[in-house]
Amino acid sequence: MIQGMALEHAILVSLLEKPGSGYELARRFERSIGYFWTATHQQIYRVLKRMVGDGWIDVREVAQQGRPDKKEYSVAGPGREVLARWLREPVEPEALRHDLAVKIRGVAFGDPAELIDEVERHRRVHSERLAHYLAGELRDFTGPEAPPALDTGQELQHAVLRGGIAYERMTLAWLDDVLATLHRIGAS
Amino acid sequence: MIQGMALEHAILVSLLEKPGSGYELARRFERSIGYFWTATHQQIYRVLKRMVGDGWIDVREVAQQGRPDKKEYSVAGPGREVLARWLREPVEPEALRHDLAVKIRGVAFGDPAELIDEVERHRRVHSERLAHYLAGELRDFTGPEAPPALDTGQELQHAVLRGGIAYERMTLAWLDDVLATLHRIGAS
DNA sequence: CTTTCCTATGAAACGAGTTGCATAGATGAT
DNA sequence: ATCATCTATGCAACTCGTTTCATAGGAAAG
Repeated sequence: MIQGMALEHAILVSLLEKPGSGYELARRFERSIGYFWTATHQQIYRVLKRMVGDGWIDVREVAQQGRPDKKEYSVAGPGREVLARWLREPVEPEALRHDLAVKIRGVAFGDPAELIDEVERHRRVHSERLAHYLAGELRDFTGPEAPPALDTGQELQHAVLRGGIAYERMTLAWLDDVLATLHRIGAS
Repeated sequence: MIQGMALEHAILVSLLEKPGSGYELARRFERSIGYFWTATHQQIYRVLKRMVGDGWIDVREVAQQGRPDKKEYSVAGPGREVLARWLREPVEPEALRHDLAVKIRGVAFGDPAELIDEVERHRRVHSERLAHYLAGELRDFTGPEAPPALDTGQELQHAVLRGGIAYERMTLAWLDDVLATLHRIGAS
């Protein structure tokens, strides 16, 4: 097989960058890592349990003050090996999954005007994502608060973030193109 | 719920554009529709069966010469209604799923040089997809063989295709950016 | 003290997608 | 005849992801 189980690998990368609890991982998946991979806490807890069972990661109970105890996970030797092996294997180039594209084609059998609100809603979401990414870039990589010299991990994180920024800009331009097309059709 | 079951809707759109068999649908999902939604024949046959059971589509046996008989599916009244209702509902803005992005971040714990081949492989795949999309655009929309005036459905299909083209161009530029970053790191 | 919110964890059921296997009609090549 | 290939359909098992529900500690506000 050429791929599969990327969530495990994303968790391994995240725990190597910094050990943490399932709750903290879920938070990280809402931010940086989640730009390219989403996961709910239910999924994360389930996978963490399996990874501990397989010896990929270690757990340790951590008492906290002012909040409930947590379980902190960190990568064990076998986990490092699994990740290293996966990094050497090819992965399938990603495929797009656009509900909106299906809708756009389908609206030929409905009312084009009705789709305009929906496209504009998507435009707002992508606009917010872009602003969020740009703020993160300024904070972590290009702003005055950012470290003057980046290490390897930071360089790569920045490259990934630039991908997210390019994706959102491209998507915004395309949605504008779609809106112009819908208006042209509606006006005719 | 805000989404779910987009395959059914993609099939309804495709069958409205032109009735066809499960086999033909699988072929279409390798081309135009599949640019934004993939599906295997197993999945398609399973869903078609359910949709017939729910009265969304009709079947009719068609004898062919030179090849096995086929079942031709076409959209029934209830199917049209289901699609019309879905078109009026909001769908969740898509989320990215990039194994490669996970790998890029992970390679900070491995060998950056090893990732270069993989990124170049992805670059070739996206380059081929772009060429394929551009050929389709020329054939169906902008070339001398294309219809001089486009109807609503064709205008929208073209807008969706332009999205695919923009996505591939953006991805190629990003992969070049990643390669440059990997070389810079490897050289230091 | 009750409610609300945030932290923190997890089970169970369901739905969607993937992979492997199997069958069969028809054409064309060796 | 046999093999390879393309058309055409489908089942079964499995994995992955989503949704719903449930529990519980602690903080802050009323």
